[in-house]
Amino acid sequence: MLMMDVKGNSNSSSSTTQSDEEMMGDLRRGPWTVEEDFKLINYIATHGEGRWNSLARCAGLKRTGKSCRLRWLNYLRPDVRRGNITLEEQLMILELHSRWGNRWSKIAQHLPGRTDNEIKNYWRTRVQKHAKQLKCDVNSKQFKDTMRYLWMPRLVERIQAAAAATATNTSSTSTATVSAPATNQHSISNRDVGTGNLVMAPHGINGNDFGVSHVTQSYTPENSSTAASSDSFATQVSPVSDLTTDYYNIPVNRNTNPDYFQAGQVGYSESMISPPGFFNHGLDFQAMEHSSNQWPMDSGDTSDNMWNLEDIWFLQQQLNNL
DNA sequence: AACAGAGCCAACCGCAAACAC
DNA sequence: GGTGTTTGCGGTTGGCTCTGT
Repeated sequence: MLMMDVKGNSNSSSSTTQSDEEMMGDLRRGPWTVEEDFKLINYIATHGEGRWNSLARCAGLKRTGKSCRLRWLNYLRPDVRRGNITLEEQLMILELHSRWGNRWSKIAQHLPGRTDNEIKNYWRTRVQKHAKQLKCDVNSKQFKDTMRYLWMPRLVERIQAAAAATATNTSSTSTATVSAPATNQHSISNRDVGTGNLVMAPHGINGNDFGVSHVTQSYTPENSSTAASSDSFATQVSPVSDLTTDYYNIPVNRNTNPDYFQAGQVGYSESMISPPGFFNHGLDFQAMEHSSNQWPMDSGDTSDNMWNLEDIWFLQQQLNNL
């Protein structure tokens, strides 16, 4: 589906700088059209990115430089990765957020193809939702502990389970079916599936329309993380990852530099062990979660079904006891 | 079928740091 | 060093889609 209408295009932005308005005159705002995307992509392909205000003017776009930059970085860039946040990415986000807080751009640097905006949205919509369900503040120690000692280990388990399932499946087949997200309203088919090269045509213009429901591609480790349509493996897990190993055996990252964190290099073995008495009020959480029959591994769920109502009730009791 | 509410995400806003002159 | 401009970041919002009634 293409969103061709542009609303509220003549209001000058209060945050737009004076120079912006002087340069731009009648500015467009709101959703980008296919034509605008096309102009921006082609201009950057020819002249490169940067100098966004002059870029916007020279490309014939009635947009602010900021708007062009944002559109490029968050949407049109060839290496932008779209679709569901994978389990590994969720784990990475939780871990990095626990280190750095709302430093979205910094977190995004460790998640190739993901934008700060996307991670921020993920955090606000998914993680904060869980905090709300637990009736605690997302920045509270209780919630942070819950993430660290319950949510993250659970993610690790799911990753391990999915990796084991993948290993079993790939021993008999090497083809994966990829579902594109239904909400990919207006995307640009900006990569050639075979080559990964930039394709200079907005989504819906050329024939490689990956916004449609299903794409089947040959699945190899080489293309698993970069191909345009690899973005939405439902509950996908990359075939090769340090996280697929037993996390209790992963060497602990002892580097004290808070900035030290390499993608795929995670040491959870100590950080995820519950402090004494944290969840030992006579309940076996692991037994409970296994008996509650959640986490359908191939249901397309990512995090929303992480906890069922019993889990939430239980967690609330635990939090109240702290 | 129609409506309401929730969820989601692209885009905007305001600010500050970095940069250019 | 001062000033204006550009860039980048994090917070917020508006509107579309989905889901339940």
